[in-house]
Amino acid sequence: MKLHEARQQFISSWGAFGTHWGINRTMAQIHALLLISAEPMTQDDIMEELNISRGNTNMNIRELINWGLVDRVLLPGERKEYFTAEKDIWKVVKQIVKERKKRELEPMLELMGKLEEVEGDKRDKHIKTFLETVGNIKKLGLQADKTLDIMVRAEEHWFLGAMMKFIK
Amino acid sequence: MKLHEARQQFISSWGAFGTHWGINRTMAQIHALLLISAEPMTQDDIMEELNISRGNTNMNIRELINWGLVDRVLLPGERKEYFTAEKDIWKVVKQIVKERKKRELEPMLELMGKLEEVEGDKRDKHIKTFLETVGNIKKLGLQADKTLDIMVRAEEHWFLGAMMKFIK
DNA sequence: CCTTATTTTCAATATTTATTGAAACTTCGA
DNA sequence: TCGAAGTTTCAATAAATATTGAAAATAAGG
Repeated sequence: MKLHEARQQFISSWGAFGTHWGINRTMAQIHALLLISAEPMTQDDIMEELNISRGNTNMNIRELINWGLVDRVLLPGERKEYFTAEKDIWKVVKQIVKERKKRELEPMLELMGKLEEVEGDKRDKHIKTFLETVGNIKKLGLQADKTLDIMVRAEEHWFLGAMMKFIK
Repeated sequence: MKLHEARQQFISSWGAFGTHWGINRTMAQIHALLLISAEPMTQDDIMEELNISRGNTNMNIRELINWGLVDRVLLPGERKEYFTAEKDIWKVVKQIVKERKKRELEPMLELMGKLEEVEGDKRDKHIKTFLETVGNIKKLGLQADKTLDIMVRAEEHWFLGAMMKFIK
């Protein structure tokens, strides 16, 4: 397979992959493109390579910057902005985990806390089932939250090494 | 907060949560409803409770069954089908992990394997960057695959206990 | 078999989400 | 301060996805 075709496939499948994870196709594709590009790229480079409009490119680059996955780079003597992606995949994963934990897991746990205060007789079957479900979700969620916290702080060699020892 | 309101909030937020995870709102809401219901429910019960059409209900129940999150139950003397959700959240999480691993992680790793065979001079900067990215994704992906495999097989008490000891 | 209750399918439609592109804004050098 | 180069915004539009509901298929009982 030629590099050009391989790059196309990488970008397209990373895009499809993204859509299963609540990330839009374009954002994932821009990320993919930057991941496999040796040099920083401008908005125009990205627009041309992916055949997308200026507005779309701009919005998704900004979103990637918000997620901490892409950085703005200023090249000396150049007026245009250039962009690069963090190439260390472990850092990328940690960054994504960190954001989703904050955006989704934590608000969810907060809600479970509130829902545990439902009023009524705890011996009532309906209340009981409700409280059990909510309680169990909260318990597991807290556990996950702690574990992910450690992961986000960990170095790859330490975390994966320890994990490997731990799991077998 | 009254039970009725708490249930509404649980269902609605579980639905919103689902949409961030590539699961459609209705599917997540049906799952939520069954999670907090003490008794098995029929399609009509679900339709009424969530105000959704028969077709929509049916399709999403079937999808939940495919995911292994909901079971068909036949009550003696009843012609209608009833449905229940697995209430053990640890099992639910394991089931979801198992499915997504199979549907997404494994095909992705297979693709990375193919893309590693790109032809060309490995000293070329573009080839080099491409191969490094693909190689690193594959490495980390394989690691994740193994770890999730263990998790899917583990019992909650064992897994979480070990994890807690490991992380602190 | 035939009737009726129940489940499934799927084309039409509605809703949500993503994309475009032109206009507004910002920045910087002359 | 002005003009050109570059960036951002956002209303309009396109594309993707979810939902409906009625018709077709299936199953169960007599």
